[in-house]
Amino acid sequence: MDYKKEENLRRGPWLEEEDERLVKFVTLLGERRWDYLARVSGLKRSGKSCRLRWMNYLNPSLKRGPMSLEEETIIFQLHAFWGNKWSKIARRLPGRTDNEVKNYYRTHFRKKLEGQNYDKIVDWSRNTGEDLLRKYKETEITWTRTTTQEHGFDKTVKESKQINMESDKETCGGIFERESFGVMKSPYENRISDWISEISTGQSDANVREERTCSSSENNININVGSWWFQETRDIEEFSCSLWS
DNA sequence: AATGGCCCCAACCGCCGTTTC
DNA sequence: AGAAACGGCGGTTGGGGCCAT
Repeated sequence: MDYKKEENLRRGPWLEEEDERLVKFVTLLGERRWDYLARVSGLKRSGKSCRLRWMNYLNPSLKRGPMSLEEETIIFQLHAFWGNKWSKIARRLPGRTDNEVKNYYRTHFRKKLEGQNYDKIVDWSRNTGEDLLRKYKETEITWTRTTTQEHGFDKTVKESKQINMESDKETCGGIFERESFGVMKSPYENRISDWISEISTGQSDANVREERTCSSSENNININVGSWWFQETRDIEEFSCSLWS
């Protein structure tokens, strides 16, 4: 959609009422057809704006709070491998968006990089992130299909299972274990969660069917970890290879 | 208390690849 | 097959908040 042609569209910060309405319609219609969703919802926003607001702020799978040391290390290392592939990097960080990663890098790393070496920014000898990555290298990821509850209805997912080659202990999750992250929610975010819970109770069967279809897609593997989930792609093999070669 | 500078991040923009019709 | 619509991505911007002076 051409923003310049849509003179009557609202711009700038989202109002609470707009967020509430967007959450309702995304829950009802799903995360697709954003222009259509923007029209039928009555929001005077572009589809793109709606998508961005949902993806970067309202999506309940997003994690809030400061970046952990592990996340910081991952961002830094993957940026060294891939450059400004923010969405690709963000997919390695459950609950983080490309925008968030991009902003974080710009404010925390780029400035520091001026006149400094990489090893001065991240103390590799003491950094637990490196240990984490080494541990990850030593693991083998297998996939299992499970059914869990998502927003009050069944959701079939493929769940990652890491098998540590040394200890032979299994841990579930994506790249990290759940305990690696602290989830913080503001009162406003709690309200959004409440809206979603309320709406989901009356979710239509059609939407449930569609949700299941998406989850079982060959190329999109939804990984459910506790109360949140994220999308992983098949290039995890590529990730593993390039990271450790 | 006022103000100027800086930081952070939500939101916008434009481009491009993919999907749909 | 081709045009239009849609969705994703990376770069950029603007405004609010914080802090030093």
